[in-house]
Amino acid sequence: MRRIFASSAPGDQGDLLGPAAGPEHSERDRAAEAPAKAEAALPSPDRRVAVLLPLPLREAYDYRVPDGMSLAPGDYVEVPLGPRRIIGVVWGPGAGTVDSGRLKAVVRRFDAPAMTEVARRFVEWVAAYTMTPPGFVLRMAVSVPAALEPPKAMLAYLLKAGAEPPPGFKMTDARRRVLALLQDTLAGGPPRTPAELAEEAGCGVTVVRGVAEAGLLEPVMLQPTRLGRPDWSRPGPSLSPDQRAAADDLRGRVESGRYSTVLLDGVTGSGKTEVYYEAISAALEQGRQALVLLPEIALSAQWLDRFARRFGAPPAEWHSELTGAQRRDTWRAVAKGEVPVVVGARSALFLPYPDLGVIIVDEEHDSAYKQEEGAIYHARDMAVARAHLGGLPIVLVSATPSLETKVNADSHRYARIALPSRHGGAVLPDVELVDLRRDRPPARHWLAPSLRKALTDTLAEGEQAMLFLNRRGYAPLTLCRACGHRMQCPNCTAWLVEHRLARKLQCHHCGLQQPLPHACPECGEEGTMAACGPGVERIAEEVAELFPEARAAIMASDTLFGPRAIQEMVQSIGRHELDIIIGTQVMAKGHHFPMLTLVGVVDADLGLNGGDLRAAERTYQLLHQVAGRAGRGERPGRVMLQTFMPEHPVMQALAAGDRDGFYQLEAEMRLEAGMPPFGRLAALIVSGEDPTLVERVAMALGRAAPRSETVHVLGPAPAPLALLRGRHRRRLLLKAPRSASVQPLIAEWLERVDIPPAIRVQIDVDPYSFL
DNA sequence: TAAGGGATTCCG
DNA sequence: GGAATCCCTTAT
Repeated sequence: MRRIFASSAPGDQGDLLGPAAGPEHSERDRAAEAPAKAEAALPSPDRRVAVLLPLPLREAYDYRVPDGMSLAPGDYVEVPLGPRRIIGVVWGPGAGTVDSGRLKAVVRRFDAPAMTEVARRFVEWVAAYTMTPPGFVLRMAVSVPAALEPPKAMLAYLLKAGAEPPPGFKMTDARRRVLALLQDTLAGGPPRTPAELAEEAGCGVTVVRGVAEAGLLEPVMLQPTRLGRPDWSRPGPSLSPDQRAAADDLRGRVESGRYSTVLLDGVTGSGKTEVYYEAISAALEQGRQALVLLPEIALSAQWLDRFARRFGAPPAEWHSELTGAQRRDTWRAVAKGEVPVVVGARSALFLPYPDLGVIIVDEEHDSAYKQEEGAIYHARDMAVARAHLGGLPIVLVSATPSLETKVNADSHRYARIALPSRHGGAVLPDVELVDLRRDRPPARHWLAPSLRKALTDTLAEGEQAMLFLNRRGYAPLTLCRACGHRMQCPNCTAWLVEHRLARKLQCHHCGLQQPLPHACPECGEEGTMAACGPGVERIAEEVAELFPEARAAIMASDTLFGPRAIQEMVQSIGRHELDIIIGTQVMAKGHHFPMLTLVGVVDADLGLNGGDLRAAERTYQLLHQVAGRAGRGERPGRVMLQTFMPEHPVMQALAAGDRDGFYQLEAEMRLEAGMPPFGRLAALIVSGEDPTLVERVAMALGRAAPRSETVHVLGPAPAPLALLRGRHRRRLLLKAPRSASVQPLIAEWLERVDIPPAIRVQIDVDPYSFL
């Protein structure tokens, strides 16, 4: 029933970063450092250990250690739980709260490097900070149980010396080729796997099998090995004086082997990546590992190629697209210390690094770092905590830092390294505002005359243009012209989005799909359903109408499947096989197109509505990044933002190129309102299928809320998506001073309210999005 | 009265 | 998280 596990609440996000307030550790944790001795002292029948299981349990469970087994904290073990067996991690000496008679014995210890103490403390720290059960956090760290089993040896073949084909063996061409390929193995050449042989010989694996069954080959079992290690002695590219100074600073931090957080602050094209490569290189020279976090979507082939060019070998990747086998191999290789560099999405934080030497968080402002489901955490903040626990430097990289990070850098809690200019002399694009109130597109069209003219000019110059609209599909809303009925998702508070190419209406929140209705489901009139507003598909339609000769394509997450498709599209743009690209956020990230000189933002106001705390900040960051796509080559770029509010500070700052002015204004407004990063927020999301029960529990929480001079609770209010995947949601928002520790407050608060099992209360410490 | 199934409990 | 059990409903 209780969902609270905040045994040791850490300091607040800002303060954990200073040396003063590291995360606290429980007594048990400290005891865990030397449990082997403690256990040895215990009489043999009572040898027990606490094993943390990757389940949302309240605490670690005790198990008996069988005779002859020796266990230390961090060991991965298999234990019985009820009727099944699961994998857990030895967390310390047994707590002794359960009778010896009820204890079950540990089944076995896995022959894998133990989870390090830092990793265990990190699990506890994240659990306490986010108020999730430690086991739930552990689940992220043991996400690949199969990796603990010893790797399967691979079958490979050598040529068997002196073997004669048996009677009846037909020596076909394919068989001859296989045997010829293996000739070198008689002289010490490497054994080849069936798949490799088939590939090289241009035949099927059945041919190889046939030759092997004839007794002509000598089977050997190969242990899979890692190939390619970065050659960090290879010199990097020549750096500008600014870059050199920045790189030397980072190198010094890595070599010091102490915790520090640095903001690496520089505009698009200033060469930030080359600079942080030097930090990676320094960690590798010390024989330690490096972790680079990227927003999932930015983990592109382009990034990986660039890394491989610099270091001579690709890094290990960690993201949601990996197959089970890749996941298993990577996890295992990381645990064994065979992987010097990991590049991954937020979950890469929980890989079993034996000795991490530096963490880089690229695009640190990106909201994709906020995990919104399961354990709710912000990977950037957790990465800082990880660096602090492990005593290593962390580099936060951005052209448009989050306000949190900016303020921390301004107050010298973080160090700052600024890279002022565009490396290689490329010029920043010129940003113009298109006032849609005056410069109006024709009815049912979305490109203003001035933008149309710019497109025409760009195409005439033989250059490329990009139109950005962060909205997938054809139209965000479909309504009936006869009765006004709007097509809404039955499970979510959201309109159904028309996808004309797929001939479907889709809910972007729960994935519901239905065919486009011919008649209005409300009034039954036929042919009255009308598309309202634009999505990228509709902009593509307008482009086709205006420039029938131009080669145009849509680039959105649902039109490109997987990194490969994105890579192909990116290459195709690079080869100038396209003139106009119409894209959503997927194309805003990191790609570099030398011939792209015009960027048109169809609806710059899109993110500003909805009363989100970070709406202005996020819009600024996104549009800044989009603008950075223009003119990165020799040619100057031009950016046009279509807006109904050109006077808005975000638009003014973008047009004037006044980044710091925008941050200052935004910071003043937050300070005034006591909002993050100057105050702290935590959200309780109450959800359930029964709206009246949800409301009742939310009201009860509201009545029991902690209130004081400095702590306020707002709500309950309908959560921004009041209905999501069939669950009704209400939200309470706790607002406290920056110095307050909100976890104990929330823990006590929830103790006072009885929460029925049909209701879920999610805690979001430092909520990011309000949607 | 047994079979279903939804909620609840417990796992060491 | 998931299996087992508890308890209520309903069909026979």
